Amino acid sequence: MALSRDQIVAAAWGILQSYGLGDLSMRRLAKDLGVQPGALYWHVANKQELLGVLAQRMVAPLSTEALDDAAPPRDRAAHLTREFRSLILAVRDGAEVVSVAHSINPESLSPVPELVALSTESGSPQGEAKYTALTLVRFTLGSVSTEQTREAMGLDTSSSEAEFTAGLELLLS
Amino acid sequence: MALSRDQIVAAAWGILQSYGLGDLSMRRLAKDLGVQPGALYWHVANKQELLGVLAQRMVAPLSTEALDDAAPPRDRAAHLTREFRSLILAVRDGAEVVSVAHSINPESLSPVPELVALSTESGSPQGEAKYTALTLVRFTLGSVSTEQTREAMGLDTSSSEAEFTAGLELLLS
DNA sequence: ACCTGAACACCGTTCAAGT
DNA sequence: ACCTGAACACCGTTCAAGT
Repeated sequence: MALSRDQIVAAAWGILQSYGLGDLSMRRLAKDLGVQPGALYWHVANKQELLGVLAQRMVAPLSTEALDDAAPPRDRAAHLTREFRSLILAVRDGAEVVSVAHSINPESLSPVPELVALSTESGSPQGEAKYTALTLVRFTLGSVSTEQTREAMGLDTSSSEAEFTAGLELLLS
Repeated sequence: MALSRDQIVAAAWGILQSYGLGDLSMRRLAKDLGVQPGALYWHVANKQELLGVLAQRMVAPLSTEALDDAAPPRDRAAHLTREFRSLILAVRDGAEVVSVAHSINPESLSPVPELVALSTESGSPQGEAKYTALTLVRFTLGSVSTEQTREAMGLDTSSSEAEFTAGLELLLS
């Protein structure tokens, strides 16, 4: 049967998970799918578009996350940010991939809209809520980027979680 | 005369400044210096080492920055972080280059040690000072990364400065 | 000591031509 | 409509051999 966009995305996801961004080339992807490299470009505009889809897939679980909870908004914001960290941390080079997607679409990529809603709910004025959300996301991306870079180099990452927790506390106090 | 390490670093710096990380290849570097690509590897272990040197050069002005000032520590920390942002913002893809260097050496790359000193001076306990410094640096790297990614794509960056200032305020309040 | 020549094992993307 | 074949213009790194 014919190659499909979904098939390409699934194969790309698999390579990213198992081998990282360095191994996710269009040529490697084509080889895994048993087609010529050029065939991919019938279904996908370019590599960047493909990475954008992978980024969206990574944060997808967040949009349905605990938005109708009973806990205080501050705690729900903390929880959502922790969940965001977990999701990108679970994928090799996840921070790098999501970072580009966030840069292209800062306001609409999860968990920014959800965090804006929570900050507004807890009494922040319009503008401040947006800034708080962006700061939380950019700090988290910076933290995970460091952690995954160190992981890939075989360096110690035992203090990463404590550093993240401290930063989160600082930002939500 | 013979090729030198300094000559290589200077040429690499020039390419990074003018054309960005995408154009900074070992082959392009060799062509600009009028040598074969392999010649570079007599003076430099690999590309990563070279990028590390460039990162250090970017933040070098910070180590002598306003450490004996009369202003309150909080203001000096804010000023130092702003200066850090300016330095990496001034170099194409500066955030990406410095991010790796920070990940390899989080505690010793400027402005982390200076920020730790300032936080301690203003009354923070040992551990907290380190966390504050790391959070400031990682947020800044995340912010500039977004800004430079958008710049490279021709997207609007007019809100970047306000977003950075708001985050800084949030972290140092 | 320092560099060339040449290779190895790769990249992303395009596009005429085939089916 | 969808894919192949083949090319274009590149990568980082190694290493025998030359000077």
